[in-house]
Amino acid sequence: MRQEPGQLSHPFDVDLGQARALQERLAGAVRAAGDPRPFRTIAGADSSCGRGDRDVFAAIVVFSWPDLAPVEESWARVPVPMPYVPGYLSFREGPGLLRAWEGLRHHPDLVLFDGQGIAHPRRLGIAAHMGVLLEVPSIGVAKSVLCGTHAPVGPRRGARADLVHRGEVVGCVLRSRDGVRPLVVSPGHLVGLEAAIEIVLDAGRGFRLPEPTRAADALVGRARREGWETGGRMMERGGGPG
DNA sequence: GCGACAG
DNA sequence: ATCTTGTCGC
Repeated sequence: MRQEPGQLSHPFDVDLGQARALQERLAGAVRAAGDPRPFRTIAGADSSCGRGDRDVFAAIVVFSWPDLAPVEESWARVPVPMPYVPGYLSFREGPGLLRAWEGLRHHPDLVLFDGQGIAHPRRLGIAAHMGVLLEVPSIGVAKSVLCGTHAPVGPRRGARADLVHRGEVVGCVLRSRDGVRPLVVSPGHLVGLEAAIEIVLDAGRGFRLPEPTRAADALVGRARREGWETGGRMMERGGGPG
């Protein structure tokens, strides 16, 4: 986590003790309530890094809403800040995501992050952290639980169970498609749990993960495999011939 | 002290 | 997350 010469200083460049203190402080700024709808664009954000890799790749893909047509995508390649430590994911993935965010021509109205929102030991998972930092409504969409417990979830799409941690409902475990393993959805910044759940379900197109998340995952994977440098592009305008 | 533990 | 072949199912 030591800052390298020439590397831009950012609020993630701290040791674990400072990181924890920062989380406890920033958690107080999170507003896990409200409904951003109606909004015009929604984005998926993800990052990728192989074991032993020197760089971590991040990507953000913006879609129009509610038609989910791709609008713009941005990716970044930055040095790995620190190893993965449960509870401190944003300090590993944040720098790259911040860089990708800065590369966007137009910032989205809402972002889906791959990880927890407030369903975190200190209520500051990556979605909540980035939401506050970027001042954008955000939702955490994780593939597994970090903390908290829940009742069994029904087998059909839409079935859900509250995720409870230390007596607080911090999110929910949501079956996004029939039969698939449930997603863990929790509010990030400026979005309440109910709105978060409805948005995640509406952002799906037949797969377990929401489309923006799948697109970001696909992009970051390609960027890493092909060794792309930081960049971005606008997508084709809708309409086409006719 | 022991087990759990987003990506 | 990543490493990995085949394989079961729609």
